[in-house]
Amino acid sequence: MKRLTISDIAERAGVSIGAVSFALNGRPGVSETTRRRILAIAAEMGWRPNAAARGLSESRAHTVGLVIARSADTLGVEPFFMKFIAGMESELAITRTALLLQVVPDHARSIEAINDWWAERRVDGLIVMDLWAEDARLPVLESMGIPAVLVGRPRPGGMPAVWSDDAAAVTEAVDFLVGLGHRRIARVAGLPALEHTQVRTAAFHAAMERHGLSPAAVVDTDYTWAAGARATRDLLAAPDRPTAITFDNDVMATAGVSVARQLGVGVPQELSIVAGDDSQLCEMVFPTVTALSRDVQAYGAHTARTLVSLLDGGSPGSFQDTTARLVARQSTAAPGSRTA
Amino acid sequence: MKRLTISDIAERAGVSIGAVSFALNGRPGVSETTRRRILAIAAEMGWRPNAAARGLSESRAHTVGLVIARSADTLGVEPFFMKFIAGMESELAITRTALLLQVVPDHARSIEAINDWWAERRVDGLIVMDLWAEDARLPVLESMGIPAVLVGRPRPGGMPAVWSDDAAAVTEAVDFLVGLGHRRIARVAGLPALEHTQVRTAAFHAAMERHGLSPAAVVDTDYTWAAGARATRDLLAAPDRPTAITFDNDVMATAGVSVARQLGVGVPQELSIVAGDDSQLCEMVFPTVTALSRDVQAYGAHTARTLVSLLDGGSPGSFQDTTARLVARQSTAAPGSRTA
DNA sequence: TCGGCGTGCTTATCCGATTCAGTAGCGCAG
DNA sequence: CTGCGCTACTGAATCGGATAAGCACGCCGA
Repeated sequence: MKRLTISDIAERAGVSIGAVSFALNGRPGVSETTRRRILAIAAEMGWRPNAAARGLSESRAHTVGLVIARSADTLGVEPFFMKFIAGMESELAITRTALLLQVVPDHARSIEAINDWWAERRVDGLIVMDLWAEDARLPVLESMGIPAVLVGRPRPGGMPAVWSDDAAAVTEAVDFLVGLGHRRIARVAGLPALEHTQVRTAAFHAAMERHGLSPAAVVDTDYTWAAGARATRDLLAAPDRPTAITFDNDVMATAGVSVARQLGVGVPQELSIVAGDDSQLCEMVFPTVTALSRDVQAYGAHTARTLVSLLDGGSPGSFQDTTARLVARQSTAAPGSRTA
Repeated sequence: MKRLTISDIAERAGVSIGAVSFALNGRPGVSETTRRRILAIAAEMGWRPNAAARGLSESRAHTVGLVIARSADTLGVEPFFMKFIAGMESELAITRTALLLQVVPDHARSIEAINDWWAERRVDGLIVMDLWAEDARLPVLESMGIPAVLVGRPRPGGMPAVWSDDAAAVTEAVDFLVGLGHRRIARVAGLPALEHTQVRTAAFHAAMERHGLSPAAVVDTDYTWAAGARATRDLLAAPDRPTAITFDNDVMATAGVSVARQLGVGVPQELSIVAGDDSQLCEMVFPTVTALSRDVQAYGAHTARTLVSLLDGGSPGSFQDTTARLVARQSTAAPGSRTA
């Protein structure tokens, strides 16, 4: 139970605590032989620096924060977050940086959490996800000078961002569907306040226009299964119903599959479905769902690496992650086709 | 950027830092008027205690840790964890305790993480999930004297546990199916090393025996969708195939639904399906899945509360959470029935 | 009038690391 | 043999709080 401190090691090695600190942190001031002796003793005794003491004298918490602003219900079924977190941690482990997590229902609460963490110096920096087009968190971060990495498009203001080309991915999906022969294509979008929803919607319109088509519909939702189901029902009830629908996440796309089947609309014979996120969920339904797929763990890892480099005093530019690629599965086919 | 410290407040209030500390921590040593003046100044300046300094002098990190030992892939689709975490945080927020999270692939790595956190005094205590029958983490926790709360059955040794009666829940599911007229019932279990898998399997056998039945089969899996699908395929291919299957989580149950449909086996007409966990997933497939449901967020909150009380010097007993209740949906019916 | 006792505050020490200003010892040039 | 410079180390201040010990003051009863 007695805590092992640097002075225990100093005593065992017969030197001062200053010497021990030099040795352990690899800085000049001790001879190579003494350094090795000290390191050996520290390792043997299983010494590890007390994070609080270290943080106090270095003015660094060696911890970063992630605030997720979503309701616990929708979070639960979104496979994205856990993968992203796991990816971040694989990178943070290298620099022995811990991850503080908070799940809150809205942005107001997330600003509170950020304020608390920063005021108490619990974190050195933050990862900001789910960026809104007008995001109330950014002015706060900027005015308080909090180092942060944005998960999303780079913005004026200099905060580094890690992003992938949503527009290109959406375009690929549209091109794919048009290539199959679809002309009436609808889009079931995510939260309209989110920046990447707006980017994707704009790209969707542009891609359709390039093919000389106009969208069958664009529906805003809140990413939930219920919203995806409802949107699908509405779209299929329309007089000139679409032959293909793209959904902004995997949860809603599977909802679409489920609703279509309940209504007796054949997937993919009468309706093709594409999901904007990929996860096991897309392979869990029948027919399996064609999706825009990318390596979410790597995405998380890149984000963490960018933040670490920012905290180390670097000025990392924004990092463009790989663009999602379309993985064709069973839910897409030529309109009116007989093959699954 | 300049940090606001307790001495800034002392200066503004014209008292010593000791007085400020007394006032802020609500302990005797200052008059009520001075206390109020100091509190007002602190609030006005937006002062918050530096977590490192506080942790150093109190020898408490005001942080608890949660190590999840699962692969990122399976974690992603398990809605359970995020809900549990959200529930924990609602409780931790009250005592201003932060949550440190680590996702690792196996127990060996999780012991490493625990060692690191404890040696560096980053956490005051831990939540331990996914208990194995023989769990390598427990002797480590015990020998190092790390305060911990187990999520699972209480064990000899005195660590408080928060649990719910898995045996009763499984029994309810079996009774329900037998009540519908099923006699050939199979069980697709989770990881066999997990304690609650063993408890449930034992309860399953006992409940079947009580009805004078013997299980059609008990299959061990790793909780993944693929394992659930494979188990279902195997069970349906058997000569005397079951008329009902209980699955240990929602992911596998939905896999079962999907496989049955692909094989042309009607659910629930020819096969009834019950999920051992409930989540939106169960309502996302068609037919919707009958499940053993409980309030996972409350479960997380109770766990956090127990840990906080333990850290405050209390000796909380183990807490038995509410037993999961069976929520009947479309995936269950009398064997050979024609109604959905 | 003095001792005794709270009350209300200050001062000093501690937590466990980092870090900087010294300093002892030694080799070597002048 | 003096002094300079270098290496290898020591001692002490510092980070920002918590807290125990100390002290001045006023009030009370004897």
